[in-house]
Amino acid sequence: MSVDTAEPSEFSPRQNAVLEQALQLLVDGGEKALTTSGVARAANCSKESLYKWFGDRDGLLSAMIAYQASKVRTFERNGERLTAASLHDHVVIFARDLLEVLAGDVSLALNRLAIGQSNRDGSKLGKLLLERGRRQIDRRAMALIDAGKRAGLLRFADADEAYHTLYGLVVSDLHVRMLLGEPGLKDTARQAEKAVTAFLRLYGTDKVLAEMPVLG
Amino acid sequence: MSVDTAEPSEFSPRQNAVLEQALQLLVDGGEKALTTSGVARAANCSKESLYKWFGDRDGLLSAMIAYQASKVRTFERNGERLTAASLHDHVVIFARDLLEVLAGDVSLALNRLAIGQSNRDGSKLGKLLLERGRRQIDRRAMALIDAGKRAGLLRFADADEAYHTLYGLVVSDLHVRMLLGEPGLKDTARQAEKAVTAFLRLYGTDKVLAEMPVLG
DNA sequence: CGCGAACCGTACCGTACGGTACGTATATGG
DNA sequence: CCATATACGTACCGTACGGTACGGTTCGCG
Repeated sequence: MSVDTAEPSEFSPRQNAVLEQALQLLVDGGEKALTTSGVARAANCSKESLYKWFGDRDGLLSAMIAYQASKVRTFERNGERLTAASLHDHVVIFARDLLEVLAGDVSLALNRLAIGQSNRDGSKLGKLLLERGRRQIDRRAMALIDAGKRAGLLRFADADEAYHTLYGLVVSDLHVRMLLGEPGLKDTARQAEKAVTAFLRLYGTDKVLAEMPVLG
Repeated sequence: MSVDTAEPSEFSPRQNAVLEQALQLLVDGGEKALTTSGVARAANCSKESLYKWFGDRDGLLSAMIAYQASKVRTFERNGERLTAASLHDHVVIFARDLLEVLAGDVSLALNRLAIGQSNRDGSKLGKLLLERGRRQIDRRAMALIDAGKRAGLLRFADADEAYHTLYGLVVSDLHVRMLLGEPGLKDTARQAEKAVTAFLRLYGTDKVLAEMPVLG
């Protein structure tokens, strides 16, 4: 189980403000622009404070990831009675949110940063990003999928596998393409709709399939 | 003197050997290890030659991508009469090959490199990687999908969309996870099989569906 | 043989980064 | 009013990188 779960105000307000400036700097200029001097200048703090608070540069990067993850909160919609139509809508909303998160400036910048550091020996940034950043959205999706199954609308043996399929259908290679800097990938709405249709065709029970168009 | 489109023996054998050493260096130590001095030392050449051949560091990186792409050759299997079983097998082989390529040391290292440089202004590396590295595998997949349609085994309106779906089903988030350095993602065979089953369930005609197990 | 081109090895330069040290200012508490 | 802690700004240090210059060596060719 996760030992690192305690995340109530991991940093002081002042430190959060500094991390915010650091993120802004990273988004604007990439990793090359994220120098300790630059962060100190942008945040009006001293380098000495940076090293006192975060240890070293890697500590600063980890803190940035933790801080950004702490800002993301996904609200669980519970207790609602699911129908075929509402399940479809909820999954579409999830798909759109997922693509929107992945396409966000800060998300892309942090993923690029972690990927760039990932062949460095034991950088832990990638692990941190996956654990902190993905946990929320994974939980939300799994809850939705489980609810669909309990409502007799979805049918699968392995929920993880079903979620993996949904993720692949929704994201495909869009994430990597965005990470590589390919422009003009903002038509996410249609992509999400198509993906959800395919997902429901694969995992929906007759109750769901009956309400879907016969052919794509 | 060649503009960057003509790719018959883009570099001399000596230059190819240097690029090979540079790739090895990148795979072993990441971008940080890929210094001009390091490449010169590993390849037993002079820095002056590096700058004469490739212009500057970015030119060297671009040349590495072009060189690696020139090594990948996908042989097209043509003229074969497709059946439901052989289509399934061919798609499975494609899926496995795709995952194997994406999981390759050099592929991961180059993708990490290009992604790390992609928020730098106009780095072109990402574009280059997508155009050079993906074109071959895209063509192979599209040919296979088209052949399946012509044989009355697949049914779709938009071949690009069908391919995108296949790609997403096969790769899901595996590529990004590998790029982030997550270990133990080598169980590609089962993943490929499941993905192809889902793909054929979505796009297969009755001829194909008749030969598939009733439920997953 | 002689000549020029290509190339290797090394030394060199300017710059910029990560990290440390120091002097000063502000605030809090007795 | 003083003492202590915290933090700001700046200056500083060692290192390492990208890029250039130069002398020596090999190789192809007339």
